[in-house]
Amino acid sequence: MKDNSHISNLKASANQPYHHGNLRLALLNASVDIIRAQGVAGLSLRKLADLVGVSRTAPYHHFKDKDALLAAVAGQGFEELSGLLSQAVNDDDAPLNTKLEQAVMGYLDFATQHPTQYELMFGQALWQDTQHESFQRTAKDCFRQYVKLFELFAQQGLIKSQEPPLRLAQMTWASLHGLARLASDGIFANPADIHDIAKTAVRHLEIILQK
Amino acid sequence: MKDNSHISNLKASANQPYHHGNLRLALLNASVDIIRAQGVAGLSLRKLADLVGVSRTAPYHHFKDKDALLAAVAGQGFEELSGLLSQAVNDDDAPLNTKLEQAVMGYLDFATQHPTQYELMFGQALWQDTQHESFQRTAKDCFRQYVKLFELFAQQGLIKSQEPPLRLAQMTWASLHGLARLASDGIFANPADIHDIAKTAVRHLEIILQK
DNA sequence: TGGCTTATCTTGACGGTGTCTAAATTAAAG
DNA sequence: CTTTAATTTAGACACCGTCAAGATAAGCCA
Repeated sequence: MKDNSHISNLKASANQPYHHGNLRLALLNASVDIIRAQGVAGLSLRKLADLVGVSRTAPYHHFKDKDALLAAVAGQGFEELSGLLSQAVNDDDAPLNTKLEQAVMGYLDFATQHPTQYELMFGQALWQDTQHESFQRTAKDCFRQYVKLFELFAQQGLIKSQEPPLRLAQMTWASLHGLARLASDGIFANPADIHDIAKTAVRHLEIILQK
Repeated sequence: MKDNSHISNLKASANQPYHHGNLRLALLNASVDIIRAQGVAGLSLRKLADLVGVSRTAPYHHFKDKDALLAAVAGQGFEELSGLLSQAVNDDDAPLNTKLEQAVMGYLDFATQHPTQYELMFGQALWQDTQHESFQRTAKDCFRQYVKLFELFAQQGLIKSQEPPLRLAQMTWASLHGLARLASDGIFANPADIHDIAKTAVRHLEIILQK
């Protein structure tokens, strides 16, 4: 995600064709860039349209609402996060313990590298509103990647705890999410502390699994 | 918090004195009510001023910014939460285990009963900005109430773990916060599940302490 | 090819927002 | 009673999201 070239490029020439070509994607990409750089508050549809080189109301033919655009940005985030998780889970050479640690650390990295997008992804605005059903689906697909890990543990008989794998996944994801938020919201400011807390949390989790 | 009488009362008579009396407090109370009922997005300074029966720009003599007002609302939340926690911690008749459980459940209750305020209290907007130093202080005082619990455990020799009490408090608070957010943001929707997850999390914590 | 339909984009406008400046009003202090 | 400081007000500015009508281009069927 270091490539923000589409921001500056699209504004370049004044005589663009009437039809943009792939306006929806261009809007989405630019929105992701803006939100990561300046937060949700820094995104206005008018500035966005201007940046992409299109009129103020053009975006409304691709996104019903500002909220719909935000949901798309959040969805992009969940897809990226899903990729990170499945990469860790499907790393066939690694033992389960390191799969878990890789998933946890990858998750935390994403949250701390893109804090404003992470806040959007889990904010009330998109979860209370029943409008954004498709976004909620991709979010749940992301969570399923995480659950898969615990099912693998169970299959290999590595869980002695009575709790069903789903419950364990829910519990530990809540912990992970809490740490991610405290870190990305700037409440736990020290990165070394965060790393340390995560490591001991994983260690404690392994104790719980055996108990 | 069932008493929102100040909302409707203050608008009543048209011929109010030029000086309001305690405008700052009235603005704060009304803001808390609005945010709890409609979320941060539902609060506009103009509607707020109208509601309290005062001109559009009057609030600016009591709060530098809209952000400053939001910080005050968040601060009020932390004070209320502090009260809940210290009430649980200082319940002298209760054994430590039930103190912990009371604190955890009180915390979750607050988050689920006032989700929009909870979101404000922990949002990036107020934590990234160095402006709101006093708000961050009251937040940290709140956290200290929670740390106190683990220090009590340590004093009574009930912690066999190597981890220092502060670290344990940080870890478990992260977990608690994560669960609270998933619940209050509407991601974990089922209240029975949440209650259950919290209980098993506390049980697991007690295992960790002994280990 | 020509004409119809549909998708896409634009211009103009409306009501709402945060907040700045300058003036007015009142309470408090000397 | 006079001066001063604290409050409150009115007016204005630049933004914002989004609605309604119209202009433009592309796709499709004849």
